[in-house]
Amino acid sequence: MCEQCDKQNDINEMPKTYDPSTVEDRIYREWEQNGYFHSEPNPDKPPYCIVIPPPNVTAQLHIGHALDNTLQDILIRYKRMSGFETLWLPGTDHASIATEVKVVQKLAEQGITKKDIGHDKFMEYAWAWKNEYGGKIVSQLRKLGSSCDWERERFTMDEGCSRAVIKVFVDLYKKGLIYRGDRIVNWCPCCKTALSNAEVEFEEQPSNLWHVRYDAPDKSYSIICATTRPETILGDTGIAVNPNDPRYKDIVGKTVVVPIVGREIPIVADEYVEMDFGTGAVKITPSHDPNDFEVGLRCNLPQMCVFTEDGHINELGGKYAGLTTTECRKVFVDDLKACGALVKIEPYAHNVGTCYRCHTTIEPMVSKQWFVAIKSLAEPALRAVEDGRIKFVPERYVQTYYNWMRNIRDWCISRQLWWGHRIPAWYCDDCGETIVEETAPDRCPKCGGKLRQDEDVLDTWFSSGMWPFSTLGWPEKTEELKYYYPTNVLSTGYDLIFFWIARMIMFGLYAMDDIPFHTVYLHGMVRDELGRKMSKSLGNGIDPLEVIKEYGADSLRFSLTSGTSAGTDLRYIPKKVEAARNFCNKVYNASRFVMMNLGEGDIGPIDDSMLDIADKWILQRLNDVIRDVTANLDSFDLNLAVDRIYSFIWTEFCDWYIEMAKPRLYGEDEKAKANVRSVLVHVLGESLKLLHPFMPFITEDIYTRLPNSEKTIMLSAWPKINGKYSFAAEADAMDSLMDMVRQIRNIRAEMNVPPSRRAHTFVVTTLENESVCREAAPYLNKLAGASTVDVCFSREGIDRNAVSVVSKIGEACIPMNELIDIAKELERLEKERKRWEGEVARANGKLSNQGFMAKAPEKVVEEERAKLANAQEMLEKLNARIRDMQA
RNA sequence: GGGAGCAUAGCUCAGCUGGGAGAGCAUCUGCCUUACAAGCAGAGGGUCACAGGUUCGAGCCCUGUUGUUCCCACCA
Repeated sequence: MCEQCDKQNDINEMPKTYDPSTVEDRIYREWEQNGYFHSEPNPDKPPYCIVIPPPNVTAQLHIGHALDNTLQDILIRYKRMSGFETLWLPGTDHASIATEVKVVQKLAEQGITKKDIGHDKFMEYAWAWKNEYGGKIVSQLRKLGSSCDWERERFTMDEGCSRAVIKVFVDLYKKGLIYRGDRIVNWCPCCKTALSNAEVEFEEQPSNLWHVRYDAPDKSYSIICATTRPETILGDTGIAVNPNDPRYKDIVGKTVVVPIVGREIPIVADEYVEMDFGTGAVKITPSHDPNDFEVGLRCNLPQMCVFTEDGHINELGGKYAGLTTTECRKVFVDDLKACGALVKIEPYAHNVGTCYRCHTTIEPMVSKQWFVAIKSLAEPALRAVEDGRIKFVPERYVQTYYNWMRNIRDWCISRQLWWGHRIPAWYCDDCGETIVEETAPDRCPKCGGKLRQDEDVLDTWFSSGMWPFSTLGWPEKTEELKYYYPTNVLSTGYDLIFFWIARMIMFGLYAMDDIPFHTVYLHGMVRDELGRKMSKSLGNGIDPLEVIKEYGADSLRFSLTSGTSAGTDLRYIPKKVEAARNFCNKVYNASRFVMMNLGEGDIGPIDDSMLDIADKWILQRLNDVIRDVTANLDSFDLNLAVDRIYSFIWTEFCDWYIEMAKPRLYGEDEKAKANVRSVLVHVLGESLKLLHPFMPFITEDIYTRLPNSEKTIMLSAWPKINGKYSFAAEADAMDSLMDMVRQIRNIRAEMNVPPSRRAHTFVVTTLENESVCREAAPYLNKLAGASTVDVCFSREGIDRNAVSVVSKIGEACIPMNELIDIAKELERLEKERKRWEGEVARANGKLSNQGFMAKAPEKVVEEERAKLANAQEMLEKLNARIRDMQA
């Protein structure tokens, strides 16, 4: 151990397995303390900004947060390394209703109600809650490795954000885009507040259609209506039929009597009623059904609210007053039955709206609420996506967005809650004046009377809709706003398109006159191993912190990004985390190997004149992987990027290059040794950089220990393709050599030749490929069990019954007649021949197809010709070999 | 009632604008080869849901069918 820091510098002390728990917290602390996450407007660099979807202050980090923040951190780290002035702006959401529900619950446990303690005391409790839990989620985000600029952390109810909220409200009001009125709203009897349409979740529940007869006052006629909510009969103020319905022509305009209640109500005609559904007659309860509300307005039916705000029947319900709506339904149906008005009960599945926070059945009710007249905000927001200023990844989600935006209805923004932004409206009790201002007025400007502020708060999504600019300082004209706005990417789950994304686009365009972000990057929901949603009731939730504790944040991040594509749901599979952990270990051990072989002196730059075929191959492949990973990140194909760097490191670097480096590392040639060290360090370093956005901790841990590295990988430059290392021909030859190695291994395995048994190997080649084959000799030795390698130009003198494999650069012959079964070898060669015959036939088929020759691009035809030539050559060699053996 | 997605190896899933089917896990066979057994080497395993169509060429594009998931919607 180093005495200054707790790093382990002595290779021999490095344990054989990687233990993330010993490095992650330390590294994160160093990053944060050194200010690496901090960003300032910088005219010398292009900006790159992402605002975090602020987690609720009530939240515990769940696996969805882990996914969301991993994806953002990948983008942020990539861009930071690519030379952008990168800001990831963090914060939390006060989550008005969600938090209030929790605080109320907690108080209830102590036997306290909101009413008992009153508004101000309740707010104290709520702030205490916020301070306790708001800090928790933020520290959990750190565990993930999120490189947020914590110096800029914000909260939706902090002073600046609140100012933005109030300003937008007042501004919209003065432009007539916010109004107050009696409308039918979704009422949650449990939370005792109105909700917006977006906050109602529908679930199909088995229920009944109750067919109820309404008689004429003199019983001369009657009409039957079906209802799914018989208790609302108490509030019926009319019966509607279709104006064109001949069945009811004669009684439109007449009245019927509401059973039990005894009230006389009119029969009206309205186009809303479908003639062929049910009986073609609908009971109208304007106060408790959105459609009935509209019908009531059109037909001048009075409103009659019969429910209390906590889901009971009110005094207008007569003898039913005081019952809950559910109790009332039962009793009322019994009474209907008793008096003979109940004609029929028919089982019926029907969609019931429930509160998205407490899942209580929503009661539509008329009440006085604040609304945003949404159309004029929605139109520009629609256009911004239609004309491509804002892009969705994956693109198909624009359909969802369009559909919602085009059918959008006025947004109910007032909530009968205490925790949130208080509505900046004051009422004068003397003259009835309403004043909407940013700062509280002292007295009524009209009559000088006393004012009282509206008691309601705003929908929590009203404030989160301003997040991209309220956090950057708006309404002040800050440098930050000028520099970072519009932000670049907004990443979140597809479930937030309506709640949040749509609102941010509308408010951004309204307040800033510009889009809030260029790209919406959407991900899916994380499900459990069986594909079920994670939920408390199922108990199938995964605690990311537990996973991090056991496997490390890097493993969790990798498992969430690999093999999943944007916008689609993914399953959390424990085995995948294990695989990711194994990869960490692989990376760690590859690095341990490199460091064990650094030798005494300094590691110098690569001497290009000394590169051998393996070096050139890996440097070419490094260029390839840099090109691919960069392109994948640019197109948001993070899964492709991470899988690409994974296979480069594991397969190409570890399985092949490191093995090929060994002969030189363990050899006598000091110059060659020094150079292969330089290549190893270079390729490893660049690989770590490519991997860093995905696995920040292990890459930092290793990178900073490499010779000549910078102080941190997270501020190092993103790898660039090096034009010097363009070695197509050598890479080709290397592939051929690798093919030869694989074939020899295959034979040895099939014939059960023990690895310890080395074999004399002849490589029969051409003058043209001679030097490549000579270079290949040590590799055949190391990788293919060769004892000695002779390069020659003919098979003369080699045992006729030698096993042989053919590859592009030559034919490897291994005399092991005493080991092998000749018949078996012939069988194997036959199999090979068949394969190549098939290939020749396939290529020939294409090339003799006139359509193909005429229409396929020249490049494809060329490739096909090359394949054919190669296949023919292989076939020839194989045929010769088989003839030889049979002779 | 509208809209969208998915159907590829035993399992979980990749597969960019159409050009010889991939990964991880699992299975089988050898290996403790001085970075790694959380490893190495090798192997087996797929009518790319079904039926048509377009094309020189289709897992990919078009039409339809079946199964499945999700979103939206006021049918009492």
